[in-house]
Amino acid sequence: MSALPDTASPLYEKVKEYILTNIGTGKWSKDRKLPSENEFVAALGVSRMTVHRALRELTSAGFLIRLQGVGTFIAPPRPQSTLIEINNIAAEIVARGNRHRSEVLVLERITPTKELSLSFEFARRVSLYHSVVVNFENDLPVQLEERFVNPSLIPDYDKQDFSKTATYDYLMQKTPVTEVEHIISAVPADAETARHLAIDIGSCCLLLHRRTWTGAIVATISKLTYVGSRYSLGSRYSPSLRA
Amino acid sequence: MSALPDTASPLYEKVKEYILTNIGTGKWSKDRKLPSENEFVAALGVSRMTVHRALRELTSAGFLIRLQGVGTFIAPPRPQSTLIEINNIAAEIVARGNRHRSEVLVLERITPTKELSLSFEFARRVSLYHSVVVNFENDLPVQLEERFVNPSLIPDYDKQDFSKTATYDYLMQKTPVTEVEHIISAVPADAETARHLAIDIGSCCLLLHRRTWTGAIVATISKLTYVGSRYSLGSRYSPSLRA
DNA sequence: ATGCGGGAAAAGTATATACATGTATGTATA
DNA sequence: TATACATACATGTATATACTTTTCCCGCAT
Repeated sequence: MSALPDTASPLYEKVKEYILTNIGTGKWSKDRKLPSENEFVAALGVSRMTVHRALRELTSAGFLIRLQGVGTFIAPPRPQSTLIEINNIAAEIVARGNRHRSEVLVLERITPTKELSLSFEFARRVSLYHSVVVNFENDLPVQLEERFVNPSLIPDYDKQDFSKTATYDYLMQKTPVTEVEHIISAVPADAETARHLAIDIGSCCLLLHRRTWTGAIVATISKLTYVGSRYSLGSRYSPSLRA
Repeated sequence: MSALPDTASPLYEKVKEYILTNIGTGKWSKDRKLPSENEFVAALGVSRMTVHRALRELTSAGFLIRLQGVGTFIAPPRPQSTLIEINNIAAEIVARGNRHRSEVLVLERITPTKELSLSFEFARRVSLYHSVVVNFENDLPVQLEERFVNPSLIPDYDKQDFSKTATYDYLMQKTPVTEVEHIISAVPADAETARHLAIDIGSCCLLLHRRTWTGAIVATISKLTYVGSRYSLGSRYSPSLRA
């Protein structure tokens, strides 16, 4: 008798589906209040806790907004942002069925410049790991990757053979990333970059700056330069998948 | 007496914090089983439902993996991807405290080329809306935005005054986006682009291709060209915020 | 040794109940 | 009229309990 779908899923999932359907068909107008938890209980014949769970999950998925003491409302269409995904370049190349190879140009411990030390949010000048690696797709250089690493978080960074393990894989494995900052821009290649990537000086490159944090500590700062004519960043994703 | 933090947050949040802390400090080795729900109940003095909620939320946030009948495990470090956010350019410019202005160059209904029709996954050739807009930051052109819009989803696209309402805002408001595809690359400016953006032919530009879907239907296809020297895409975000 | 069966253990779901907390509203009082 | 208080109602949290579903493992019989 209840209006719930009769799929073979848990009750709270049916309630979620029921609510989403009624939002989608416009049965509940976008600016008025949804039924209260107790009204759902009466209408659907399930317990309040089950309704509550359904509503809570739809809220955390961004479909609803709930105000304690007031009621439940339909969330405004979508956040004004969309996302693109940045993948591990080695994995991407292999996924395309091509050969990946990398060449380590530099792997050393350095004393940072004042500016770099600032980017790491260091009070004192602490020494850092510094690596420069070129990534090849079918023996064609596609990316130059310069990275500075906080040795307090990744103490044995320089012990790795990065021509075998991808630096990205290694870092992701060693320390959990709690925050990421990205800046993407397009720049002409300077002399050194052009030499490493075997392109003309001034050709368009995609420049990706990345900082990662572990807790409150800056873990890595990277500068990834992609050859514009040979590489692009791509992704496809569903905004509402964050259930 | 319990080992839970004494912050002023709900119990299940304290349990989550407690678990995350113990994962972070390596108290629980990465490949062994975490305590069972009942063991948590005994150790922390809270009910099983509370423990269950904490564990469930940490699981949906990607920190844990749970197997019915087996146990709870620490999830492998992170998915091999990080995200960058692409915001509405008008909002971004205003957020920086600068003036935003846009100029509509083209707003028409066209019959698409065969290739474009294919990108829309159309069987027959259906006419499309086509718009070209230049966005200015403090009277300096920073982005050229060419867009094709499916009229079956947004029938009155051409009735808008896009020098007032941002196209992106308008689209987001009209139709829910269920899927997005992005491709970012770096290209030299061609003659026409250079003219519209007031830059030299061949200067570096950031090129962003975007397709959006509403359900199974392609809603929009956009080509956004940013002046490399004047604009970059940036974001900062917490991978674990998807709770 | 192999395979089968049953029990123990683990997570998953559902409910009833109680209390906590925040919000709006109406009524009585100054 | 305006303020204060009481009340009703909404969501939020916490617990006890019961049952389900899945997996693992051990012991027994073949």
